[in-house]
Order: sequence, then C-alpha cells, then structure tokens
Amino acid sequence: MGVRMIDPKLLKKDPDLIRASLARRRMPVDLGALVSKDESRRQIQKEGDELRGNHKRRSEEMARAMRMKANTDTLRAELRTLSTRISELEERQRAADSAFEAEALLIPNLLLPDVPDGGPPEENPVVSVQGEKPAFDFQPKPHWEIGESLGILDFERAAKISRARFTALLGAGARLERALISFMMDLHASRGYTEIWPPFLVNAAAMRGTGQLPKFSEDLFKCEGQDLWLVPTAEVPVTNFHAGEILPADRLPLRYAAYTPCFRAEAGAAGKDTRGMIRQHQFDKVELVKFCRPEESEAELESLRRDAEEVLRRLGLPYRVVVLRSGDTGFASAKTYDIEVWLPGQTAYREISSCSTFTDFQARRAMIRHRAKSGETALVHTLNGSALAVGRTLIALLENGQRSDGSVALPSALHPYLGGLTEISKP
RNA sequence: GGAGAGGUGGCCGAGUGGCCGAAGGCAAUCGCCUGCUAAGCGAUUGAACGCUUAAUAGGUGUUCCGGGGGUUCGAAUCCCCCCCUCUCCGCCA
Repeated sequence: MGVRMIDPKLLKKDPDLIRASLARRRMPVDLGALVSKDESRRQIQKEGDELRGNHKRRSEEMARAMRMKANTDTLRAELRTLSTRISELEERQRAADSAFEAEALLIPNLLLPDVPDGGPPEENPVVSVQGEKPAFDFQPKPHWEIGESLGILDFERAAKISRARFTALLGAGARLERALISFMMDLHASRGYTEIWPPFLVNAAAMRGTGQLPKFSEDLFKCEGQDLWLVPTAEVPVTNFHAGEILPADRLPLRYAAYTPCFRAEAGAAGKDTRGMIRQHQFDKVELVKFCRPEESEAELESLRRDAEEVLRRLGLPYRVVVLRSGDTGFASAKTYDIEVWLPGQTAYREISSCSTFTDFQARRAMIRHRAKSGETALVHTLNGSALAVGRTLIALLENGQRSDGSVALPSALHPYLGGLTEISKP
C-alpha cells in the first residue's frame, strides 16, 4: 500500500532494465535485496488477503446467527483468534512495506535511451551555441568587482546579518532583480503559461513527491519542530500542486510559471564558488512546470528548453545548451538539458537553467494522473525548467554589459521594467 | 490562540454498530424514443494494491467514508489524538 518510486511492476517483470539504467548512471546499486523485499511484501499481502477474506465471511455468518438469536460463543471465539492472527500479520505487512519503500525511494528515475552515456570527467555534449560573445578592449571583471564598485552588491553586510553565501542587493541592483522577475513572468504568461504564486514552505510529503526527500534532506532547510521545509525550487510546490489528482485529459498539457525564492543548504559545495553570487543559500528563480500525457513529454521538453532560451535571447546574452550525460543526470530526471550563459568575467559558461523531463517518476510519487481516452487512469509526465535563475541572470548582465568606465549597459527588453534606467553607473 | 459547526463517490447529500463501496439526486456515457434539440425511458459510471494473464483486455481477492490509534467477533457509525474547512471572538500584515 502506498508504495511509490520506480515502477514496482517493472521491478517485478524486468529488473534488468532498471539495472541497466543504474549502471548508466554510474550507480552501483544491488537490486537483489530490493527484489526480495518486494517478493516478501507481496507474499504477506496475499496471506493477509486470504485471512481477511475468511474473517469477512465468518463475520457475515456471525451477523446472521445474531439475528436468529442462535448461540454464537464458538463462532465468536473463532473470530477472536482469527482477528488476532490478522493483526499480527498486518504488523508484519507494515514492516515489510516500509522496508521495501525505504529502499525503493532511493532508486533514481530511468534514463531516456537518447541520454548520452558517460560520467563526470567527460564534458557534456554541446547541442547548441547561441549569441555573440561581447568583445572587450579591456580586461573584463567578475561580477563581484563590478557590483561592489557600483555599490549594488553587498556581500559583507549580508554575511553579517546571515552568514556566507548570502548577498544583499542595493539600489539599481535590487531594482534590476525585481525587473528581471517581472520581465520573465510577463514573457511566460504571454506565451501560454499560467502564473502561480505558491507557498514557499512545504511539507515533507511534497518534498517526497518531487524526489528531494528522503535522499537529499541535507540539501534543504527545515523549520525547527515543524513539518515545514523551505522550497529549494518552485518545482516542489508547483508540481505537487496537483498531487493526488486525476487531471482531465482535455486540459493537458498544463503549463505553469512561478517565481519563488529558493533556499539551498549547499551541503556538498564547501569551497566551491565562494566568491560572488553564483552559489547562494537564497536566490530568486522563475520556474516553468508542465504536466502532460506520456506521449507528449519529449516534445514538451524541447519546447520547454526553447521557452527558457527565449529569455536569454531577449536579453541578448550569449549561451550554449548541453545535454547532461547519463552519469550527470539528476536523481529524478530522465533527461536534462542545461543552458549555460557566457560569463566573460570568468571566461566560462555557467549553468543558468536546467530543463528536465521526469517522465512518470514524480507523477508516481505524487500520484498525479489523468484519465486516458480509453477511460482508465494513467500517470502523467512532469517537466520543469528554470527560466531563469534570476541571480545568475543579473550576474550575466553585469559581466556582459560592463564598460571600461565601470558602468553597465542594460538590454532594451528590460527598460520598460526599470523606470527609465538604461544603465548602471557609479553614483 | 479561544468558542462552536463540519469533513462521505466527479458534485450535492443520506446513513448512530453487521444485510454499506455506501440510499437518493445531479452530472457524464451508451442505448431507446421523438423532424432536430429539449423532455422522457432503460442501462452503465470511484480508486489503490495483490493474484491470474502476453496484456495497463477479462476474471478474482483485499483495502479505502479527512489522517492515525483504540473499543468490539464486527466501525462510515462509539472513544482518543492530529490535520483541514467554515462561523464568531481575539491577535496581526
């Protein structure tokens, strides 16, 4: 009951398919233990079903006997014994179910066949390079130098009131962050996405639904003493928005755009990206989330990626798209494109969006279904992608728009959102 | 936070211990009927898991009346805890 993760039917029928996917992910997991836990769990359920059926039939006899005022002492005693055996068995069943589930929830999603094989030392294949890298007749600076000298980024005071990996934005910087959120949301809303402003704290069931829990709790912030967690991405509240629902097929695909702040503990990132605003405990992000029929999801991933790219195109930022190799693809994802923006201050492409299809993995965990034409219920596919990470977009604008005098030119697409501001210069 | 009311199928709503997966109505689907439509008549229509099966076809079993515990041979119905919704009061942006 309530066992949700990888498809238990697939585990029973074709565990080798799951093994092959795990091997592609470079995850040596022994499925044998899981398979035998599944078997014992099903065996116990079978026994329990038989016992309960027996008890049910004898109870009906009991009811009849009571009506006829017959003597029921023997029957009553028999039923009491049966009842005890059932409770014992149900105790075992609970244990077997949770043993199975605890392990099953740690199995990552199956990869799509076209995900390129390979692991971390290898580069992820570049599938597209777009935009002109700006040419500078001076040495371009990293965003933290630009931002501090313009007085729009303050790392020290942010660390004073919080700790490292927090940044305060000031003046034109704060204005730019706010403008970017509005610009992105307006763009997506005009292109068929429904705006949604979700809660920023969610419960553990929601975190489990999208796959953050139980495996990645150390990456999350939790409210002490409460079943409330700070969202690491809008994916969590928005995907779980339809948890437990059977969506009408004629309304699919559902497309949502949501802005949220994102909170990440960055537990494994000690020493990485310690300068500047690249890796923060808190950042803003606009996220696109889709729910669709299984047969539509691959096409929806492509259009999702295009919708994310559109933001960069309109901002005039150079970028490239990579497809993540099997060993790099996230736990819940079946296939992921990363969009990487060009940062001249660091002479590197850095991730600014990640667009993934989760096939039915999240839908199974969160029980999000639709009614197929044939009439029966079937899991939907879920997808999501950043469009975009706002803080990193701001960084990219600073580094790509910088001029030799230390000022920064802002793209015309943002001008309507900036109240007349077209550049940021020293006060 | 305090007081009260309530949470039953897609929706409304009956049901205070067994004959209840659950009356009745609405909605929907199929059929009949009617120039068309409406009305009318008839039938069908919840989900999960297991077993069976090539099958997510069919068959079959178990479970599910907000969630969890308890009483009882037996719980939608009785008891306890929790969650949620509504109304009033308090507080607050």
